[in-house]
Amino acid sequence: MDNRMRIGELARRAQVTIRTVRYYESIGLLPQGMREGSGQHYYTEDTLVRLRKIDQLKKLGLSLDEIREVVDFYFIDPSGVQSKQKVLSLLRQYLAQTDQKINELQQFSAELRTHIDYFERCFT
Amino acid sequence: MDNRMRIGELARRAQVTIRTVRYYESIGLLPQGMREGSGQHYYTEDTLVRLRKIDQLKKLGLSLDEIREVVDFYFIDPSGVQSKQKVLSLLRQYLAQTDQKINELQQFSAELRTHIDYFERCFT
DNA sequence: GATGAACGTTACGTTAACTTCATGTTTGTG
DNA sequence: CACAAACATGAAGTTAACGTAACGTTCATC
Repeated sequence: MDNRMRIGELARRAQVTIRTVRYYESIGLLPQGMREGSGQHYYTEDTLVRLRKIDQLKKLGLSLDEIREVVDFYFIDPSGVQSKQKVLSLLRQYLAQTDQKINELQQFSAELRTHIDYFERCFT
Repeated sequence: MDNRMRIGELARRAQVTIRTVRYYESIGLLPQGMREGSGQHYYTEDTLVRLRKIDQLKKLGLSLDEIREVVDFYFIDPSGVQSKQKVLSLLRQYLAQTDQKINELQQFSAELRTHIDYFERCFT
């Protein structure tokens, strides 16, 4: 596989802008691409996977700060972590929040259905 | 019931700041409280209910613009609306978006559970 | 070896949803 | 009536998450 990907290809394949990639690098959410002499950065498939994951989490409504807290769990090896209890409690916290939000959204969905029914009934 | 509520009480009972109430009034999301002579605004329970609904929808991730589009449906009579087809398609669009988001969140929830399982298994 | 597309860096601009500040008016309680 | 708490209004500041502009460098291909 070709592991010499520049920022343009990385951005295009992840469906984000170049500016976004650089912004994520600047805040440490994405690792800097290796610079090979000339000044240009080169990226790997791993970075692409991570970038896509970040984008996915963002669409769920997580802020970049929140994403920073959880995205590593997709890529790190748990056996190397010292404070597993802390990580676990963080994960459980996010799980509770997520499930709570699912419930609220389901209620909103039901309300929308009610409104739709009301309006549909007006056509009879 | 006492229907002479001023902005402080309204804000406090809806768990938002006074500034937020005024901001919502300024962008037309909340009706202006009636001014009784002196310049101060007085609000009703209806406004409080509306304000709470706005806050609830905001927590679901809707923007104030989006809230403006749907919040009226909680309080108006459908039979009085002229462009019912338009409203219906709008509501169906929000329903689809919401259900989509529920699905994605459920997937995220499952992923979180997987990670938690991983970490828990490390303690054995 | 020229030349256009892609890249790098710095800095200012933008939008949403407010907050903070400044300053003046109204209310209500002792 | 004094006086603090609550209210009104306007303008400027804030944060997140980038977008846009300006300007110089590098890559690749003809």
